[in-house]
Amino acid sequence: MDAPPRWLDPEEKDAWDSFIRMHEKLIGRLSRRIQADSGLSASDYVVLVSLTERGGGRMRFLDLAKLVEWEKSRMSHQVTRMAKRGLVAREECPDDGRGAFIVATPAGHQAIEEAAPQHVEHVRRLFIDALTPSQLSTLGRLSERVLDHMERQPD
Amino acid sequence: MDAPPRWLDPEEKDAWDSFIRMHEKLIGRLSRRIQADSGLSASDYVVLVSLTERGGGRMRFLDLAKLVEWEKSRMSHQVTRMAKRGLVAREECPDDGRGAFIVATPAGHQAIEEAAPQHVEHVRRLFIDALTPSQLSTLGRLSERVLDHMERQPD
DNA sequence: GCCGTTAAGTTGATGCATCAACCTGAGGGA
DNA sequence: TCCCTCAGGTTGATGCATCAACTTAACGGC
Repeated sequence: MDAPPRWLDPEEKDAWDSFIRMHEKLIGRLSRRIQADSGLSASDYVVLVSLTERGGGRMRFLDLAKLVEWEKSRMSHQVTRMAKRGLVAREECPDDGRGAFIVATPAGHQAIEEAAPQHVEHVRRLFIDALTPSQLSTLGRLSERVLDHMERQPD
Repeated sequence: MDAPPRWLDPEEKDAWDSFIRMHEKLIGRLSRRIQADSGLSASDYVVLVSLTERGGGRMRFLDLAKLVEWEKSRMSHQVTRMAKRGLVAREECPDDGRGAFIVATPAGHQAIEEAAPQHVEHVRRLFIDALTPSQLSTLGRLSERVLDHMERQPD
């Protein structure tokens, strides 16, 4: 125990740093844009997209949470805030007394329909357009690879 | 105006989704580890590393903020919290009455010296080890490319 | 039918991120 | 010297993320 730490060598460190910096900058800019353009936070956006695209506007609470890979507590708080702003509503579930449906309200549908095209445009402009199709697919494959690797790692 | 949105085609969408999912998962796991291992938040870690590695443990407030590319307000809040926990201290600046130095306390030095090797180990285990050296350097280059592209884009 | 266990979801506390407004001291004319 | 502007930094409000503790209803065994 207490083996000497295997520090990153310069190439590794450069790659790691660029990767982190890039992602942070990209996400920062995208979420500020989406907020400024549409008044939705990045989290609002994720919830509304999932709800409308994959659930037709109505989904069981935990299904939604699993779909976006959030903890239930995070989703619960998020839904509370969104409900307060009229973007979604909670509905009782007839066949499970504990359960809840989350439903996108008309205002929610409208918000996401307005926000989505703009968001996609920014993703394209800031990210997709930076790379050739082949570079993009390489990046996608490398990401998959890291994902797979993480699945096999403890915690 | 209102040109039809250029939605992402399936390859683009897959690449984008993998990329986002990967990063989110990676960062989530790393920051939970660092927190559990050392009691430092990811932000604490960034501040302490920058302060000790690049400033010898003492740096002007705004230099620090610029170094890590944070807004001054974010840094100010962060420093306040860290000062409360004894990791850093504020010191007056003799030649600029408005200015402040941020200094890592002994506890701050110790905390980062303990946390850094573990953190690097996790970065290695979860990320670096997932890729061959050549894949890693490809990922680094693609990240640089996206970064450069973003620099040239408005906001 | 009762009971322990597990599933579904909420709640409160705390720390982090962002925005806008603010305060104070430095530097530079007129 | 006075005033204007700007740089350096703080503060308060609000929303988001995470953890732990809690409530309530469903399910399975007996």
